[in-house]
Amino acid sequence: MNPTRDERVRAGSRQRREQQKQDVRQAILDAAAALFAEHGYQGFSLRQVAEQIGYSATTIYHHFEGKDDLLFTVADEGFSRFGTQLVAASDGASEPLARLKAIGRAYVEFGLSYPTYYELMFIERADFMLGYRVGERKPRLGSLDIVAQTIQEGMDRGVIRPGVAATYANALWAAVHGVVAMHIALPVIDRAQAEATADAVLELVVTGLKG
Amino acid sequence: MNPTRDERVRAGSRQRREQQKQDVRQAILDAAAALFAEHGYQGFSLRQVAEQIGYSATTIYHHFEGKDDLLFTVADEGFSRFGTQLVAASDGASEPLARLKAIGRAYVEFGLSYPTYYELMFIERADFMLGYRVGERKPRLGSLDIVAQTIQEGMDRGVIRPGVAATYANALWAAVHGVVAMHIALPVIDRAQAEATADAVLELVVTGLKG
DNA sequence: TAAATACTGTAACAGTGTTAACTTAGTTTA
DNA sequence: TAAACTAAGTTAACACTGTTACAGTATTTA
Repeated sequence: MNPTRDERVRAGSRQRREQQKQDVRQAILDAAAALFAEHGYQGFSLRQVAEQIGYSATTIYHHFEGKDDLLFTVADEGFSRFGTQLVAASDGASEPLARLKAIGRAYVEFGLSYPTYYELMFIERADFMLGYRVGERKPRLGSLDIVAQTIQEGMDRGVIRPGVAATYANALWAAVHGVVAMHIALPVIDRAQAEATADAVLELVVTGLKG
Repeated sequence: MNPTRDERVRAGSRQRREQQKQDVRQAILDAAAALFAEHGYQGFSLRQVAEQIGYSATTIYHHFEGKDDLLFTVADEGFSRFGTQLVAASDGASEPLARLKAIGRAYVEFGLSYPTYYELMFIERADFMLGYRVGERKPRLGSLDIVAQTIQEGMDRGVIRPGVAATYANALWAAVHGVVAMHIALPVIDRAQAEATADAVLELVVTGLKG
């Protein structure tokens, strides 16, 4: 049975309304990302977001469960970009040690380029890495598994000293995270200095991995 | 001229009042440190401190300039303990590479033992490292200079590869900071795992420093 | 004794996240 | 077509936060 004219009108109307809702949701997200980048985690508030887009604060609660949900959605966008950049860097190098260095550099590059995203994703709300709802446990960091895999591969090939691949992966992660975290927390450590530190720590760790 | 009886009484009274004032100040500090350790940076509030010691919130402002001043004073106590532990570890080893490892271990040990202090001093309010008043610049981390000095010493002796000592020092700092920061931000990474990661990253960096 | 000083409390302001209750518009159903 | 329902928005309010202005009270000083 073909749809009647009434049905078509109603379908179109419903679709239009749904679109409007998505538009508002997207406006909230855009404003949130912009304001977050401007004011950082501490200075971010829902009322500012509402004001920015010309709605009352409570409207946000019709599109998100609350502040955490909104922030998590913003962070998820960051995790997506993050993963893309890391995978691209990984694909650019085939030899294990070179690949580890490339991933490490991409990691730091992301942190220095999007410091507020990094602050949200890995410092203030590192719990978001494990997902929003407490039981979720859907890992948002599959990109970091590449590190452990690459290290294991290097061990199998004999170019990386024997050991626990996961522990070495955590060590590498901690090293690059430390560089970015210090740069974000201490304005004294500017980008050039952070990059020099990153190069040094990557060189040292990778050299150490050789044995 | 000997003090009259009146003068002696007044002097005693003044001293007693001064003592009482210091007592209140100390009570504020103790309560602040305890509540901070319990609730962390985000959940810490002046009104809780006031309630804890049975004073109104405004009283705190007669003993400290505000929340920042109070937090900084708490942090300063942390910096003091931190410096003591690091110096002790440094004195326990004479050979440069062994000393670097000992300092690194002591650094992580401090972070894992006093996570809320660490959170305040190096994560949430890393600006306190440079002092409270903006122009101050009195470095609160002379203990970290030991690292650069030790590395320079190792280079002079030829047991550490040539390079910029300060950059290598920052790299080592970033590595241990990263371990502690991840442990504090991610409850998933428990103490044992953090210690294993710290051992690994120190081993790798120190091996890398050999050349 | 009178004036000055120091410490404390109450009340208030501006801001936060969040919830309840209400309006208004559009959709669905009887 | 009329009634019921749903969705998105509003305003008002609650319980917090850091901070400041002002008043009171006790003690010290002149």
